[in-house]
Amino acid sequence: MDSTDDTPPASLRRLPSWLINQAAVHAQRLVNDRLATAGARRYHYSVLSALAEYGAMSQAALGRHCHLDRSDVAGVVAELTGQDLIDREPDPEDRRRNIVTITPVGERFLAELRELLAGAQDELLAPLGGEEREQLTALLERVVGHQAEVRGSGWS
Amino acid sequence: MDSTDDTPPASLRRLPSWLINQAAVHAQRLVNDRLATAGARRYHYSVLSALAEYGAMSQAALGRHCHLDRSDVAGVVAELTGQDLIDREPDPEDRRRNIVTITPVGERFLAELRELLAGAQDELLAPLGGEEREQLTALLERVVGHQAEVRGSGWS
DNA sequence: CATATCTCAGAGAGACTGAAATAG
DNA sequence: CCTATTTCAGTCACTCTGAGATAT
Repeated sequence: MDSTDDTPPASLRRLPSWLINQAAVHAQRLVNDRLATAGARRYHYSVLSALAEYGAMSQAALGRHCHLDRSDVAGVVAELTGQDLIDREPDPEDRRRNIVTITPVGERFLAELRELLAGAQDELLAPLGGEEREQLTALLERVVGHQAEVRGSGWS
Repeated sequence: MDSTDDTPPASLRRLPSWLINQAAVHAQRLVNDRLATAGARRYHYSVLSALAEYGAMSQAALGRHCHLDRSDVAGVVAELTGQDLIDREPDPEDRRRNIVTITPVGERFLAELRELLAGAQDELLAPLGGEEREQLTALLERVVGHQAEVRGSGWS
């Protein structure tokens, strides 16, 4: 009895939300495993890359750009500050805010994370060719962009 | 200052694993909100639809088909049994096993869940046309199928 | 003795909520 | 007075691990 048939029923195999979720499970495992080798998690990469790309900003702005909750940003910023990967200073022009800046060490760390992530993408998308990866990315970009628009303030 | 620009940085916006994850966040919210109106969760749908499609099977087989952990199957099966949506009986031929069967009530409940899910897919994929939805589904099916093959016993 | 199944207890990260303190 | 930001405490579903009991 080779009862190791794990074919999902068509009701799941053809259900977009199920497929997206399964893909996310695998994606997160691959990404987390690699980031863990550098002592990082996904939120850390999000925050560092937003700072590198847009420059200094408040925690609230970070949350909006990365689709992170205010309270999770506070935690990640505290962790990254403790490793000197970012700086956090009160905004002189609006003292409610913390202005967060990436440090040179943070930039180098980010470059390291980028390489780890590139490997994960490649393993995740192994069965797809270059053009198919582009297609998938473009389709998901539209889905995510639409949802962000519908609930919250719209990414273009 | 309309500081409500929440455009994600390109390092996220073009990262497949991030897009997949964001899509999953939205997908789960839409699906969970709808399933909750029927008092169900995603695992409940997975188990019921596998039983409807393949007929009675053990909990271990359910887990393999639905990509659910053995211990989560135990919990869901207990919940569904309590609502008379499934039956659970010891297997006379292998007394380690529970043979799980969907009841007529379960079948009707499943039909209800299917309609709720169809609405969620439609809302999730709103920006895509019919052919694009097919493309996305096909691409994800290959990604998920490949990952299942690589780790675990392969769905063809 | 090794393997498979079921069950429970719990860990761990991720997404999110509520409330308080502070500032505009 | 109302809104925005930061922070903390805590919730919740989901994924997964370990261990024990039972059976093959």
